[in-house]
Amino acid sequence: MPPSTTASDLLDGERAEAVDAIQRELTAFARRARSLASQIHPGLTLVTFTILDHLNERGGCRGTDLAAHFMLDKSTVSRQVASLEKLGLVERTADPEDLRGQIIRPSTQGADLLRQVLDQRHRAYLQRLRDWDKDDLERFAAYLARYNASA
Amino acid sequence: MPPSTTASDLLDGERAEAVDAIQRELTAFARRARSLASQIHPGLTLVTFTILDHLNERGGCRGTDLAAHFMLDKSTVSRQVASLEKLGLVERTADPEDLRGQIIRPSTQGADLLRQVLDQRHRAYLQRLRDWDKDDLERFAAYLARYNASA
DNA sequence: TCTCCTTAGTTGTAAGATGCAACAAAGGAA
DNA sequence: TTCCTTTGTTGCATCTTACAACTAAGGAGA
Repeated sequence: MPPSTTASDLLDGERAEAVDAIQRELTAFARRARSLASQIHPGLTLVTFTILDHLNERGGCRGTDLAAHFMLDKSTVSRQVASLEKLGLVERTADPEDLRGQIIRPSTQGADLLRQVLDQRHRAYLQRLRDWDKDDLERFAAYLARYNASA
Repeated sequence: MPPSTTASDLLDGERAEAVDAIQRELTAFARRARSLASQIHPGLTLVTFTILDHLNERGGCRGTDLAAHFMLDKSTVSRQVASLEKLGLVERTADPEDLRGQIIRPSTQGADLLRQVLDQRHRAYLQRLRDWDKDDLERFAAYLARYNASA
């Protein structure tokens, strides 16, 4: 009975072992990222930080857009945005093109805080990767990009 | 003013670009993993699945051990384990060496369910990586292991 | 042995996140 | 104008979690 894939796919133990190792390492990474997610910044939860980051990247958007992007109920977004507004981290302005909606943007303070958190995170990456030489960094980045593209 | 690190650390734009790319791709991976975490299995949340997996790997342990490992309050663990028990996925037996404690283990049904979920996840990895050749898989695994070791 | 402290686990209570349903306000089409 | 859709808020219920108080059991020392 001929295999439906090449012999090297099914029979190469080293290949299967490498896939296992990748799965194991990515699982460990995801687990660590999850456990660190709660310590982003005092006053910011994972959700509010992620919303603030998305608002910053998009240059402001409406609550409905946030709900769609994060697959959250609009009521949840409404309350989280209200919380961010209460903290002075976002500002709302009526959408001039549709008075039902509101454009939500990071405030100056919110943008500053976000920049601070992102800088801190970036410095952590630079620190972790400080011993890697350029070629390894580029190859690792290329592998990650290839992996993400297939997922 | 001489730099405190080598010139290639600070001045190599390609190197900085590669670190940025790694950070970007790992962030994207963590975000996707987080959003997929809620759809593990009907009836299993991320927390209960993770507990079941840990019980399986450890071959059973006490609630206090779970609380310490996941940095959760013992009351939270108590309720989650009660929930798993109600679903018939774990069993509790008194610890013969310390009658205060209980050894929690996956039930036959719990072990089957866990195996099913892990198999499904493993097949997904095999599928995603089916076009990679052996050398790339091994190098990627090595890079991930090196990265995780430094984090 | 008795007393006191520690440890394992459960339960009461409160806070926060979330989804669904109901609602108001505004847009848009017939 | 009338009816349906879209955007957002609020009431309500549920789930997760932490803290505190409690029970039961182990262990050390007088």
